[in-house]
Amino acid sequence: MRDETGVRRPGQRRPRGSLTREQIVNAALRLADEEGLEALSMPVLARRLECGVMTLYGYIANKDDLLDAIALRGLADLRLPQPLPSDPAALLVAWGRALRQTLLAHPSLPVIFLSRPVLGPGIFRGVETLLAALGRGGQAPAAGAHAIYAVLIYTTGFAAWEAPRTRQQPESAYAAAWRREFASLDPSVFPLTGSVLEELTRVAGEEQFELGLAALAAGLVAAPTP
Amino acid sequence: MRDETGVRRPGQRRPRGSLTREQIVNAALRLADEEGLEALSMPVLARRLECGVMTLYGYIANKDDLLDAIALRGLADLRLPQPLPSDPAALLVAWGRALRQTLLAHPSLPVIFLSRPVLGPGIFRGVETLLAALGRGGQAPAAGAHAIYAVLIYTTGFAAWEAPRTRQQPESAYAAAWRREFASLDPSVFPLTGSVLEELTRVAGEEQFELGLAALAAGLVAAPTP
DNA sequence: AAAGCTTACGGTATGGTGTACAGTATAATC
DNA sequence: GATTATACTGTACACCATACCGTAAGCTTT
Repeated sequence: MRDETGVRRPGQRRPRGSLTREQIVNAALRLADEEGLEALSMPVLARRLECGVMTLYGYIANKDDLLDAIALRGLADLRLPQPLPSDPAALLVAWGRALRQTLLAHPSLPVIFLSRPVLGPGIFRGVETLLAALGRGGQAPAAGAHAIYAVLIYTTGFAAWEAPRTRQQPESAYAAAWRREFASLDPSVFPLTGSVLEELTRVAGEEQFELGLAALAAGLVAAPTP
Repeated sequence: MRDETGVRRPGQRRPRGSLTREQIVNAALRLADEEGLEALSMPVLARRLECGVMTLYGYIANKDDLLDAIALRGLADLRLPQPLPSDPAALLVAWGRALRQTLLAHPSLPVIFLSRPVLGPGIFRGVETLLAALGRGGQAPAAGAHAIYAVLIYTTGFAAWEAPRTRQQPESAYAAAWRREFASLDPSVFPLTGSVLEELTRVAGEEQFELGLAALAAGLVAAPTP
């Protein structure tokens, strides 16, 4: 299967049936997590799995299908907190937190979620559970649906901002960019910005997330849908 | 410059100096708006501008540079409402609305903003103006910075969800996906989801945006930064 | 054990992409 | 008119997604 250099030799075949769609999706997600979404290509993935490129197409329809599968697979790691808080606002906050954790664990997920509609049975189960819990807390289903969406969008957007572009980078890409760009400007023209530069670079972090999430959840529960 | 079929003939050169970086960026933004971000490629862009592909590289460093320039160019269309509301919450809402309008006018912008750090003098000017206005309304600069970021993230995330994937599609890609996926499931297992399916498909719209935005702005103004 | 069959595996080819490099023609200067 | 600088661009290369088709592995049938 491998020669002494560690790369697969052409002519050496994988045994039949030794590959599954699940393996492929897992490897693709791991590759995207480790090397970034732009590094996920069919040739690289095939090399990791020690198979020919076209073998992959026996299990996935095309790259779009693979991206959808990655998104659903990543979301499968999401666990709703148990027991679910009965207070609707607390429930929304708990769900947002759990979602953010999952998205940060797979840094390429947010941008996938924000650039294509990702739906599957798992998503429906999650929505149904949340709607039921919100209903027990007194929320009408329609208001619950809107609240779920708002928290979903806020959290996914936040995670996209937070996820570092390159691996092994302690601070977010935005933090570095703020510092770099501001250094090239005349500070006296932007006194206020300069005075909060530290806040701006630290902005994609837990406290900032919690702040907005709490505000959003409280406001959503207070205002019923028209 | 063109032959009778409308395509540029090789050998026919553009006059010197008849191309500017601004033209290129504008054409690229228009191309992305009309055909989608995935259709924006250097060869296609060159064909639109009736120049050779490599000519573009005299004005832009690489495709990343072009994407950054597109993002900044698109944001330049953003106009803060005049006069600025003095109430901080109202100001945040007004700004979020203006930002959403600009993002929807250029459907490829949200995903660019969410996948790379985009900063430039225009951004700094906007932040400085907002911080000053929030300060006049009684907000501390640090709290203002956090509030600006929260609204920015919520609005950009929302716009990304809203922007249709394909042109000439009246309803969002998510709306169609919700309907399609739900049709393939057993409705009795998801009674609540089924009862709010209409809300879920209509969720990426103006009322939903306003709802979350108002909740967020109110919560942000009420809770000062720790 | 041999033969035959199904089909998973994967090599090759095609048309796309981003961009380095080198050539060429044009406008300005001498 | 000759020279020169440089804006424009053709070619080349590495890489990508994927259609098509050959090949062989493992099963079934004898």
